[in-house]
Amino acid sequence: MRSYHQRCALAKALDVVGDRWTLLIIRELLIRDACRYTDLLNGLPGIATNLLAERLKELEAAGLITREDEPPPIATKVLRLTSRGKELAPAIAALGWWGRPLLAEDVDNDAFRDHWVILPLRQYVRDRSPGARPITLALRLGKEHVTLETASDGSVRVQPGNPTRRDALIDGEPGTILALLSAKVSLAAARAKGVRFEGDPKILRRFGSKYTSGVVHDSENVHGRS
Amino acid sequence: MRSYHQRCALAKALDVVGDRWTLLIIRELLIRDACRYTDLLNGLPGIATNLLAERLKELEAAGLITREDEPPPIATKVLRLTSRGKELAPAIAALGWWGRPLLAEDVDNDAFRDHWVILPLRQYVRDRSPGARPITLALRLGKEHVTLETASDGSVRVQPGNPTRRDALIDGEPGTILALLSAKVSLAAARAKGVRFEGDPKILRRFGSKYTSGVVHDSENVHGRS
DNA sequence: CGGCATCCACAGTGATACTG
DNA sequence: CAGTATCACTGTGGATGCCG
Repeated sequence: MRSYHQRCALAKALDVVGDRWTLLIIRELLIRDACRYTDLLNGLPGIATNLLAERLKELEAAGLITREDEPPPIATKVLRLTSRGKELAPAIAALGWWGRPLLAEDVDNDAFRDHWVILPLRQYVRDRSPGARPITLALRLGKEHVTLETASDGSVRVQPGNPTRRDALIDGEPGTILALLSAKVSLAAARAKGVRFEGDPKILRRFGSKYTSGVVHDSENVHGRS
Repeated sequence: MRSYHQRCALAKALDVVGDRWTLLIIRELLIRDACRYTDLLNGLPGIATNLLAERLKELEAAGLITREDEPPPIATKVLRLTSRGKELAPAIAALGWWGRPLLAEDVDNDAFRDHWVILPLRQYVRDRSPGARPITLALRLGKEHVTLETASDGSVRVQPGNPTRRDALIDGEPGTILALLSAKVSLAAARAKGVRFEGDPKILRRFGSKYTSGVVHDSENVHGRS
């Protein structure tokens, strides 16, 4: 991208990440941490492959990503965000938060990838009993496996992949799982929308949204075991 | 801009504000609140006038800005952010914060407008004695006049324009004033860099950065009256 | 297959000139 | 003052080709 040539922090940031596709590439890398070129192509429906190659070069030159050969088991180069790249997380979170009301538009024509839900999960879901025993939750969204772990400070780690040990399993559509874990919807309602739940439903009481009171679990838990 | 057609809040946000120049236009409107077309042209060095016209149409259609005729004294149409548009402030702040380390680059070739400093002022400067008597500070940056008012909650209102009543006046270069008000630099050091200060230097103790301890005022205040 | 490079039609951009 | 018109140029998206 051409520089704006303005002595302004916002303009300087946009000089680096203001190009088309750039922030979406960062989004993918924030979700996955380690990525192959093809993973990015899959996660960015609509991007032209030459454009992805070009952007990756620019991002590497700007110090936001690294591409490294991995030890023998892995044949391909792996792309990662540098710490400087990861520092974009708050900005991406803020933009995504602003964009939430727009999600209703164009629902049917839009492409969707199950792992995209990891970003809002990280952002909204909190542990409502930080002191209690740590919990590991396995999510299954289509073919995507996601691990959710409570930390001691009330935050919740959300990463792609399957956990070795789990306290419960939720299987269903991304939107419904997000609603369930941010306590916008009861387990009964989620089940009505096709969610499968394995484990003790009480575990769900641990989770709520950072932004709403989220009392649905408690009042409707009686229906949970149906 | 072409839509990304992805069911993702970030992609949806970028569908609206991801175009070149768009976020910088929002920046200008966040700083000034009410703007004429020409004010924007002046505040966005490098933009082509047809591009600005086109972006403004898009932003109006997206519900981020309004353009209205004003009552008789004002002959021209005035552009304002809608509440939805103002909600971009946190995202712009986050991006600007990320971009700060890049400000060192290209210092001499970059265009600069004095009022741009209002955004970082709003973001970093805080009132360290929220309980104390409210303070109004007048800033003069080149030809730009800025008013700074402490609120009761420790925040500081920063707006363009000259206050009717003021407790003190600071006149100097934007960067130096920003450093002074975020307590990165003592009054003596600021004066050495050409800052003119009228009023009781003790007032400066009220101000510090949200992100650093900022103890410069206290330890060096003895030199302030030189 | 993963990771690009090349080519091309076209949409977006920037500089300037012009208009009500 | 607030744009529109024009036009050369650059960036983008899609297809396809190449190479280990």
